[in-house]
Amino acid sequence: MNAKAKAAPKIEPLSTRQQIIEYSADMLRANGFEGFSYLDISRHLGITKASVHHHFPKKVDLGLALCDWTQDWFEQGISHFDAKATSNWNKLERYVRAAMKHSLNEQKLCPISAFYSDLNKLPDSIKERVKALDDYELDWVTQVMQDGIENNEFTANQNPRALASLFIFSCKGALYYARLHGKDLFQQTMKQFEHLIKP
Amino acid sequence: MNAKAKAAPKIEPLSTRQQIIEYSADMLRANGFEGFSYLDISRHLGITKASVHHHFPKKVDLGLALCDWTQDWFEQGISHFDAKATSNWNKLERYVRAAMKHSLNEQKLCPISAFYSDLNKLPDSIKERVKALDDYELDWVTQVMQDGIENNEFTANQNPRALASLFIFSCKGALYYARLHGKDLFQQTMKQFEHLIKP
DNA sequence: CTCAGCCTACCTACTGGTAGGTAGGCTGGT
DNA sequence: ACCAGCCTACCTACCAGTAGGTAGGCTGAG
Repeated sequence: MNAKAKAAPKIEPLSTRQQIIEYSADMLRANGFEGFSYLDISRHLGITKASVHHHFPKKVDLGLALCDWTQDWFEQGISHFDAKATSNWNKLERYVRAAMKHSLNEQKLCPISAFYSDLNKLPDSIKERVKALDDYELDWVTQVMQDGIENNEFTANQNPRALASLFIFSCKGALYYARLHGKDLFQQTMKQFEHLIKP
Repeated sequence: MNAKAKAAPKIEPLSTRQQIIEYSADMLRANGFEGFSYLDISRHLGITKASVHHHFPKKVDLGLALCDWTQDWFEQGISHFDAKATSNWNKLERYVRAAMKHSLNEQKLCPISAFYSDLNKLPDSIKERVKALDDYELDWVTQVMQDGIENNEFTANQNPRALASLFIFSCKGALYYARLHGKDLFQQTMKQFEHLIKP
Protein backbone atom coordinates (compact mmCIF):
# COMPACT_ATOMS: atom_id res chain seq x y z
CA MET A 1 0.00 0.00 0.00
CA ASN A 2 2.75 2.42 0.99
CA ALA A 3 5.02 1.20 -1.79
CA LYS A 4 2.16 1.68 -4.18
CA ALA A 5 1.54 5.24 -2.98
CA LYS A 6 5.23 6.01 -3.38
CA ALA A 7 5.29 4.91 -6.98
CA ALA A 8 2.08 6.76 -7.90
CA PRO A 9 3.11 10.45 -7.59
CA LYS A 10 5.23 10.29 -10.73
CA ILE A 11 2.22 9.39 -12.88
CA GLU A 12 -0.37 11.57 -11.25
CA PRO A 13 -1.80 14.25 -13.50
CA LEU A 14 -1.66 17.84 -12.38
CA SER A 15 -4.71 19.20 -10.61
CA THR A 16 -6.72 21.73 -12.56
CA ARG A 17 -5.52 24.41 -10.20
CA GLN A 18 -1.89 23.56 -10.89
CA GLN A 19 -2.53 23.43 -14.61
CA ILE A 20 -3.98 26.91 -14.42
CA ILE A 21 -0.93 28.15 -12.56
CA GLU A 22 1.56 26.54 -14.95
CA TYR A 23 -0.17 27.86 -18.03
CA SER A 24 -0.59 31.28 -16.47
CA ALA A 25 3.12 31.35 -15.65
CA ASP A 26 3.89 30.73 -19.32
CA MET A 27 1.51 33.50 -20.34
CA LEU A 28 2.87 35.88 -17.73
CA ARG A 29 6.35 35.33 -19.12
CA ALA A 30 5.23 35.70 -22.72
CA ASN A 31 2.84 38.64 -22.52
CA GLY A 32 2.89 40.05 -19.01
CA PHE A 33 0.20 39.95 -16.35
CA GLU A 34 -2.26 42.08 -18.26
CA GLY A 35 -1.52 40.27 -21.49
CA PHE A 36 -3.58 37.14 -20.91
CA SER A 37 -7.06 36.54 -19.66
CA TYR A 38 -9.24 33.96 -17.96
CA LEU A 39 -10.71 33.27 -21.39
CA ASP A 40 -7.21 32.39 -22.70
CA ILE A 41 -6.70 30.00 -19.81
CA SER A 42 -10.11 28.42 -20.15
CA ARG A 43 -9.65 27.88 -23.86
CA HIS A 44 -6.21 26.38 -23.42
CA LEU A 45 -7.28 23.97 -20.69
CA GLY A 46 -10.66 23.15 -22.17
CA ILE A 47 -12.65 24.33 -19.15
CA THR A 48 -14.93 27.30 -18.70
CA LYS A 49 -13.94 30.71 -17.50
CA ALA A 50 -16.17 30.27 -14.48
CA SER A 51 -14.13 27.22 -13.52
CA VAL A 52 -11.00 29.32 -13.58
CA HIS A 53 -12.80 31.81 -11.34
CA HIS A 54 -13.66 28.94 -9.04
CA HIS A 55 -9.99 28.35 -8.33
CA PHE A 56 -8.92 31.99 -8.52
CA PRO A 57 -11.94 34.21 -7.80
CA LYS A 58 -10.19 37.40 -8.85
CA LYS A 59 -7.22 37.94 -11.05
CA VAL A 60 -5.25 39.29 -8.10
CA ASP A 61 -5.60 35.84 -6.52
CA LEU A 62 -4.03 34.34 -9.61
CA GLY A 63 -1.35 37.02 -9.54
CA LEU A 64 -0.42 36.14 -5.98
CA ALA A 65 -0.29 32.46 -6.86
CA LEU A 66 2.07 33.37 -9.67
CA CYS A 67 4.27 35.19 -7.19
CA ASP A 68 4.40 32.01 -5.10
CA TRP A 69 5.21 30.08 -8.26
CA THR A 70 8.01 32.53 -9.05
CA GLN A 71 9.45 32.22 -5.57
CA ASP A 72 9.53 28.40 -5.89
CA TRP A 73 11.02 28.65 -9.36
CA PHE A 74 13.78 30.93 -8.08
CA GLU A 75 14.48 28.67 -5.13
CA GLN A 76 14.84 25.67 -7.41
CA GLY A 77 17.04 27.51 -9.86
CA ILE A 78 19.27 28.88 -7.14
CA SER A 79 19.63 25.52 -5.41
CA HIS A 80 20.61 23.99 -8.69
CA PHE A 81 23.19 26.71 -9.44
CA ASP A 82 24.61 26.51 -5.93
CA ALA A 83 24.84 22.73 -6.08
CA LYS A 84 26.35 22.38 -9.51
CA ALA A 85 28.61 25.39 -9.87
CA THR A 86 32.38 25.08 -9.73
CA SER A 87 33.07 28.71 -8.84
CA ASN A 88 31.25 31.95 -8.13
CA TRP A 89 31.64 33.05 -11.72
CA ASN A 90 30.26 29.68 -12.80
CA LYS A 91 27.17 30.36 -10.71
CA LEU A 92 26.63 33.54 -12.67
CA GLU A 93 27.34 31.73 -15.92
CA ARG A 94 24.67 29.19 -15.10
CA TYR A 95 22.24 31.96 -14.26
CA VAL A 96 22.99 33.60 -17.61
CA ARG A 97 22.73 30.36 -19.53
CA ALA A 98 19.37 29.55 -17.93
CA ALA A 99 18.06 33.05 -18.60
CA MET A 100 19.21 32.87 -22.20
CA LYS A 101 17.64 29.47 -22.72
CA HIS A 102 14.31 30.59 -21.36
CA SER A 103 14.27 33.88 -23.20
CA LEU A 104 15.60 32.95 -26.60
CA ASN A 105 14.61 29.31 -26.99
CA GLU A 106 11.31 29.36 -25.17
CA GLN A 107 10.24 33.00 -25.48
CA LYS A 108 9.84 33.19 -21.74
CA LEU A 109 10.92 36.27 -19.88
CA CYS A 110 11.91 36.55 -16.29
CA PRO A 111 8.60 36.61 -14.35
CA ILE A 112 9.69 39.66 -12.38
CA SER A 113 10.31 41.62 -15.56
CA ALA A 114 6.95 40.44 -16.77
CA PHE A 115 5.23 41.86 -13.70
CA TYR A 116 7.14 45.11 -14.05
CA SER A 117 5.73 45.55 -17.54
CA ASP A 118 2.34 46.18 -16.01
CA LEU A 119 3.48 47.87 -12.85
CA ASN A 120 0.97 50.72 -13.01
CA LYS A 121 -1.93 48.32 -13.17
CA LEU A 122 -0.87 45.96 -10.43
CA PRO A 123 -2.66 46.02 -7.06
CA ASP A 124 -0.52 46.84 -4.06
CA SER A 125 -0.58 43.28 -2.76
CA ILE A 126 1.17 42.06 -5.91
CA LYS A 127 3.58 44.99 -5.92
CA GLU A 128 4.72 44.05 -2.43
CA ARG A 129 5.36 40.51 -3.54
CA VAL A 130 7.24 41.59 -6.64
CA LYS A 131 9.35 43.83 -4.47
CA ALA A 132 10.25 40.87 -2.27
CA LEU A 133 11.03 38.67 -5.28
CA ASP A 134 13.33 41.39 -6.64
CA ASP A 135 15.29 41.40 -3.44
CA TYR A 136 15.38 37.63 -3.22
CA GLU A 137 17.15 37.47 -6.55
CA LEU A 138 19.38 40.44 -5.87
CA ASP A 139 20.37 39.05 -2.46
CA TRP A 140 21.57 35.83 -4.02
CA VAL A 141 23.63 37.51 -6.72
CA THR A 142 25.01 39.95 -4.14
CA GLN A 143 26.16 37.00 -2.04
CA VAL A 144 27.81 35.42 -5.07
CA MET A 145 29.62 38.69 -5.78
CA GLN A 146 30.66 39.04 -2.16
CA ASP A 147 32.04 35.49 -2.05
CA GLY A 148 33.84 36.06 -5.35
CA ILE A 149 35.40 39.26 -4.08
CA GLU A 150 36.50 37.62 -0.83
CA ASN A 151 38.22 34.69 -2.50
CA ASN A 152 39.87 36.99 -5.08
CA GLU A 153 37.94 35.57 -7.98
CA PHE A 154 36.67 39.09 -8.67
CA THR A 155 38.55 42.34 -8.21
CA ALA A 156 38.11 44.24 -4.97
CA ASN A 157 34.85 46.11 -4.81
CA GLN A 158 33.19 48.13 -2.07
CA ASN A 159 29.65 47.57 -3.23
CA PRO A 160 28.77 44.02 -4.22
CA ARG A 161 25.07 44.85 -4.29
CA ALA A 162 25.54 47.54 -6.92
CA LEU A 163 27.69 45.09 -8.85
CA ALA A 164 24.92 42.50 -8.60
CA SER A 165 22.49 45.12 -9.83
CA LEU A 166 24.69 45.90 -12.82
CA PHE A 167 24.89 42.21 -13.62
CA ILE A 168 21.20 41.34 -13.32
CA PHE A 169 19.81 44.36 -15.09
CA SER A 170 22.24 44.34 -17.97
CA CYS A 171 21.60 40.60 -18.41
CA LYS A 172 17.85 41.07 -18.52
CA GLY A 173 17.97 44.16 -20.68
CA ALA A 174 20.33 42.57 -23.19
CA LEU A 175 17.99 39.59 -23.37
CA TYR A 176 15.13 41.87 -24.32
CA TYR A 177 17.32 43.37 -27.05
CA ALA A 178 18.32 39.88 -28.18
CA ARG A 179 14.73 39.01 -28.89
CA LEU A 180 14.73 41.45 -31.83
CA HIS A 181 18.37 41.54 -32.80
CA GLY A 182 19.80 38.09 -32.04
CA LYS A 183 22.02 36.96 -29.24
CA ASP A 184 25.36 38.37 -30.32
CA LEU A 185 25.32 41.57 -28.30
CA PHE A 186 23.89 39.72 -25.33
CA GLN A 187 26.88 37.42 -25.24
CA GLN A 188 29.31 40.26 -25.76
CA THR A 189 27.68 42.20 -22.94
CA MET A 190 28.09 39.33 -20.51
CA LYS A 191 31.67 38.85 -21.66
CA GLN A 192 32.23 42.56 -21.09
CA PHE A 193 30.92 42.29 -17.57
CA GLU A 194 33.25 39.37 -16.91
CA HIS A 195 36.15 41.35 -18.30
CA LEU A 196 35.36 44.30 -16.03
CA ILE A 197 35.15 42.36 -12.78
CA LYS A 198 37.85 39.74 -13.13
CA PRO A 199 41.50 40.46 -12.38
CA MET B 1 1.86 89.21 -42.86
CA ASN B 2 5.22 87.46 -42.45
CA ALA B 3 5.88 89.21 -39.16
CA LYS B 4 2.43 88.17 -38.04
CA ALA B 5 3.04 84.53 -38.98
CA LYS B 6 6.34 84.57 -37.14
CA ALA B 7 4.74 85.75 -33.91
CA ALA B 8 1.83 83.30 -34.11
CA PRO B 9 3.56 79.88 -33.75
CA LYS B 10 4.16 80.41 -30.06
CA ILE B 11 0.46 80.74 -29.32
CA GLU B 12 -0.89 78.19 -31.75
CA PRO B 13 -2.66 75.27 -30.11
CA LEU B 14 -1.64 71.79 -31.03
CA SER B 15 -3.60 70.07 -33.74
CA THR B 16 -5.86 67.25 -32.60
CA ARG B 17 -3.54 64.81 -34.31
CA GLN B 18 -0.56 66.13 -32.37
CA GLN B 19 -2.52 66.09 -29.12
CA ILE B 20 -3.36 62.45 -29.74
CA ILE B 21 0.30 61.65 -30.31
CA GLU B 22 1.50 63.52 -27.23
CA TYR B 23 -1.05 61.94 -24.96
CA SER B 24 -0.42 58.52 -26.48
CA ALA B 25 3.30 58.94 -25.88
CA ASP B 26 2.58 59.57 -22.21
CA MET B 27 0.36 56.51 -22.04
CA LEU B 28 2.88 54.36 -23.92
CA ARG B 29 5.50 55.33 -21.37
CA ALA B 30 3.20 54.74 -18.42
CA ASN B 31 1.45 51.52 -19.41
CA GLY B 32 2.96 50.20 -22.61
CA PHE B 33 1.45 50.01 -26.08
CA GLU B 34 -1.26 47.54 -25.14
CA GLY B 35 -1.97 49.37 -21.91
CA PHE B 36 -4.03 52.23 -23.26
CA SER B 37 -6.88 52.43 -25.73
CA TYR B 38 -8.60 54.74 -28.17
CA LEU B 39 -11.27 55.16 -25.50
CA ASP B 40 -8.65 56.43 -23.05
CA ILE B 41 -7.41 58.93 -25.62
CA SER B 42 -10.89 60.10 -26.57
CA ARG B 43 -11.89 60.60 -22.97
CA HIS B 44 -8.76 62.54 -22.16
CA LEU B 45 -9.05 64.85 -25.16
CA GLY B 46 -12.80 65.19 -25.03
CA ILE B 47 -13.41 63.79 -28.52
CA THR B 48 -14.95 60.57 -29.65
CA LYS B 49 -13.18 57.32 -30.32
CA ALA B 50 -14.22 57.52 -33.96
CA SER B 51 -12.42 60.85 -34.23
CA VAL B 52 -9.26 59.21 -33.01
CA HIS B 53 -9.78 56.55 -35.67
CA HIS B 54 -10.10 59.30 -38.23
CA HIS B 55 -6.52 60.38 -37.55
CA PHE B 56 -5.15 56.91 -36.90
CA PRO B 57 -7.41 54.35 -38.59
CA LYS B 58 -5.76 51.38 -36.90
CA LYS B 59 -3.71 51.18 -33.76
CA VAL B 60 -0.66 50.17 -35.76
CA ASP B 61 -0.84 53.57 -37.44
CA LEU B 62 -0.72 55.19 -34.03
CA GLY B 63 2.12 52.87 -33.07
CA LEU B 64 4.18 53.95 -36.06
CA ALA B 65 3.50 57.59 -35.29
CA LEU B 66 4.76 56.92 -31.79
CA CYS B 67 7.94 55.45 -33.24
CA ASP B 68 8.42 58.69 -35.21
CA TRP B 69 7.77 60.64 -32.04
CA THR B 70 10.38 58.54 -30.20
CA GLN B 71 12.95 59.12 -32.93
CA ASP B 72 12.42 62.90 -32.69
CA TRP B 73 12.56 62.77 -28.91
CA PHE B 74 15.85 60.89 -29.02
CA GLU B 75 17.30 63.28 -31.56
CA GLN B 76 16.42 66.25 -29.40
CA GLY B 77 17.78 64.62 -26.26
CA ILE B 78 21.00 63.61 -27.91
CA SER B 79 21.56 67.04 -29.48
CA HIS B 80 21.05 68.60 -26.10
CA PHE B 81 23.50 66.21 -24.38
CA ASP B 82 26.09 66.68 -27.12
CA ALA B 83 25.75 70.45 -26.99
CA LYS B 84 25.83 70.90 -23.24
CA ALA B 85 28.17 68.18 -22.01
CA THR B 86 31.64 68.96 -20.76
CA SER B 87 33.06 65.46 -21.25
CA ASN B 88 32.05 62.06 -22.50
CA TRP B 89 31.22 60.94 -19.00
CA ASN B 90 29.15 64.09 -18.59
CA LYS B 91 27.15 63.07 -21.65
CA LEU B 92 26.32 59.82 -19.94
CA GLU B 93 25.56 61.62 -16.70
CA ARG B 94 23.08 63.83 -18.51
CA TYR B 95 21.49 60.78 -20.11
CA VAL B 96 21.16 59.17 -16.69
CA ARG B 97 19.80 62.32 -15.07
CA ALA B 98 17.20 62.75 -17.80
CA ALA B 99 16.19 59.09 -17.59
CA MET B 100 15.89 59.32 -13.82
CA LYS B 101 13.82 62.49 -13.98
CA HIS B 102 11.40 60.97 -16.48
CA SER B 103 11.10 57.67 -14.70
CA LEU B 104 10.95 58.66 -11.07
CA ASN B 105 9.45 62.13 -11.18
CA GLU B 106 7.09 61.74 -14.07
CA GLN B 107 6.44 57.98 -14.10
CA LYS B 108 7.48 57.83 -17.73
CA LEU B 109 9.55 54.96 -18.95
CA CYS B 110 11.81 54.88 -21.93
CA PRO B 111 9.49 54.46 -24.95
CA ILE B 112 11.60 51.61 -26.31
CA SER B 113 11.24 49.67 -23.08
CA ALA B 114 7.55 50.39 -23.22
CA PHE B 115 7.29 48.83 -26.67
CA TYR B 116 9.33 45.83 -25.57
CA SER B 117 6.80 45.14 -22.81
CA ASP B 118 4.32 44.10 -25.46
CA LEU B 119 6.73 42.64 -27.95
CA ASN B 120 4.71 39.51 -28.64
CA LYS B 121 1.69 41.53 -29.60
CA LEU B 122 3.38 44.06 -31.85
CA PRO B 123 2.97 43.86 -35.62
CA ASP B 124 6.17 43.38 -37.60
CA SER B 125 6.13 46.93 -38.92
CA ILE B 126 6.42 48.29 -35.39
CA LYS B 127 9.02 45.71 -34.42
CA GLU B 128 11.23 46.86 -37.27
CA ARG B 129 10.95 50.43 -36.10
CA VAL B 130 11.68 49.52 -32.50
CA LYS B 131 14.72 47.62 -33.69
CA ALA B 132 15.99 50.72 -35.47
CA LEU B 133 15.32 52.92 -32.43
CA ASP B 134 17.28 50.48 -30.28
CA ASP B 135 20.29 50.79 -32.51
CA TYR B 136 19.97 54.54 -32.80
CA GLU B 137 20.35 54.84 -29.05
CA LEU B 138 23.03 52.19 -28.77
CA ASP B 139 25.02 53.78 -31.60
CA TRP B 140 25.13 57.11 -29.80
CA VAL B 141 26.24 55.61 -26.49
CA THR B 142 28.77 53.44 -28.30
CA GLN B 143 30.23 56.54 -29.91
CA VAL B 144 30.44 58.24 -26.53
CA MET B 145 32.25 55.22 -25.13
CA GLN B 146 34.60 55.09 -28.10
CA ASP B 147 35.46 58.78 -27.76
CA GLY B 148 35.96 58.37 -24.03
CA ILE B 149 38.28 55.42 -24.54
CA GLU B 150 40.27 57.24 -27.22
CA ASN B 151 40.88 60.33 -25.09
CA ASN B 152 41.74 58.20 -22.05
CA GLU B 153 38.72 59.30 -20.11
CA PHE B 154 37.73 55.63 -19.82
CA THR B 155 40.03 52.66 -19.49
CA ALA B 156 41.06 50.79 -22.60
CA ASN B 157 38.34 48.53 -23.91
CA GLN B 158 38.09 46.40 -27.01
CA ASN B 159 34.34 46.46 -27.26
CA PRO B 160 32.72 49.87 -26.73
CA ARG B 161 29.39 48.58 -28.03
CA ALA B 162 29.19 45.92 -25.33
CA LEU B 163 30.16 48.57 -22.82
CA ALA B 164 27.36 50.79 -24.13
CA SER B 165 24.99 47.85 -23.82
CA LEU B 166 26.02 47.28 -20.22
CA PHE B 167 25.43 50.95 -19.50
CA ILE B 168 22.06 51.36 -21.15
CA PHE B 169 20.49 48.16 -19.95
CA SER B 170 21.67 48.41 -16.37
CA CYS B 171 20.46 52.01 -16.29
CA LYS B 172 17.02 51.09 -17.57
CA GLY B 173 16.72 47.98 -15.42
CA ALA B 174 17.76 49.79 -12.28
CA LEU B 175 15.16 52.45 -13.04
CA TYR B 176 12.46 49.82 -13.15
CA TYR B 177 13.67 48.54 -9.78
CA ALA B 178 13.73 52.10 -8.43
CA ARG B 179 10.03 52.46 -9.10
CA LEU B 180 9.27 49.98 -6.32
CA HIS B 181 12.28 50.32 -4.09
CA GLY B 182 13.45 53.94 -4.33
CA LYS B 183 16.40 55.41 -6.16
CA ASP B 184 19.24 54.42 -3.89
CA LEU B 185 20.34 51.29 -5.72
CA PHE B 186 19.92 53.03 -9.04
CA GLN B 187 22.40 55.69 -8.08
CA GLN B 188 24.80 53.15 -6.63
CA THR B 189 24.58 51.11 -9.81
CA MET B 190 25.50 54.05 -11.97
CA LYS B 191 28.32 54.96 -9.60
CA GLN B 192 29.51 51.36 -9.83
CA PHE B 193 29.57 51.55 -13.59
CA GLU B 194 31.59 54.75 -13.43
CA HIS B 195 34.01 53.11 -11.02
CA LEU B 196 34.47 50.14 -13.35
CA ILE B 197 35.23 52.11 -16.48
CA LYS B 198 37.26 55.05 -15.24
CA PRO B 199 40.97 54.80 -14.55
C1' DC C 1 -18.48 72.07 -54.25
C1' DT C 2 -14.96 69.51 -51.65
C1' DC C 3 -13.12 67.51 -47.79
C1' DA C 4 -10.84 67.40 -43.17
C1' DG C 5 -12.48 66.82 -38.94
C1' DC C 6 -15.64 65.69 -36.22
C1' DC C 7 -20.06 63.20 -34.79
C1' DT C 8 -23.74 59.24 -33.66
C1' DA C 9 -24.67 54.66 -33.81
C1' DC C 10 -23.32 50.48 -34.34
C1' DC C 11 -20.42 45.93 -34.70
C1' DT C 12 -17.86 41.62 -32.89
C1' DA C 13 -15.23 39.97 -29.53
C1' DC C 14 -13.45 40.33 -25.24
C1' DT C 15 -12.48 41.70 -20.02
C1' DG C 16 -13.09 40.39 -15.14
C1' DG C 17 -16.61 39.04 -12.84
C1' DT C 18 -21.49 37.12 -10.63
C1' DA C 19 -25.46 34.00 -9.65
C1' DG C 20 -27.38 29.85 -9.53
C1' DG C 21 -26.99 25.32 -10.57
C1' DT C 22 -25.38 20.06 -11.15
C1' DA C 23 -22.61 16.01 -10.18
C1' DG C 24 -19.85 13.17 -7.70
C1' DG C 25 -17.50 12.09 -3.54
C1' DC C 26 -16.84 11.96 1.48
C1' DT C 27 -18.40 11.54 6.29
C1' DG C 28 -20.80 10.63 10.26
C1' DG C 29 -25.13 9.59 12.42
C1' DT C 30 -28.85 6.40 12.51
C1' DA D 1 -26.44 -0.04 4.56
C1' DC D 2 -28.53 4.41 3.86
C1' DC D 3 -28.59 9.22 3.40
C1' DA D 4 -28.39 14.21 4.81
C1' DG D 5 -25.13 17.49 4.79
C1' DC D 6 -21.18 19.16 3.21
C1' DC D 7 -17.48 19.78 0.01
C1' DT D 8 -14.99 20.33 -4.42
C1' DA D 9 -15.15 21.13 -9.07
C1' DC D 10 -17.21 22.06 -12.70
C1' DC D 11 -21.20 24.10 -15.62
C1' DT D 12 -24.69 27.68 -18.10
C1' DA D 13 -26.20 32.09 -18.35
C1' DC D 14 -25.60 36.47 -17.44
C1' DC D 15 -23.54 41.34 -16.25
C1' DA D 16 -21.37 45.96 -17.27
C1' DG D 17 -17.92 47.79 -19.43
C1' DT D 18 -14.33 47.86 -22.93
C1' DA D 19 -11.12 46.59 -27.05
C1' DG D 20 -10.41 47.92 -32.01
C1' DG D 21 -13.05 48.95 -35.45
C1' DT D 22 -16.96 50.45 -39.36
C1' DA D 23 -20.66 53.14 -41.70
C1' DG D 24 -23.01 57.02 -42.61
C1' DG D 25 -23.73 61.79 -41.75
C1' DC D 26 -22.95 66.85 -40.58
C1' DT D 27 -20.33 71.26 -40.70
C1' DG D 28 -17.51 74.95 -41.75
C1' DA D 29 -13.51 76.69 -44.14
C1' DG D 30 -11.51 77.29 -48.45
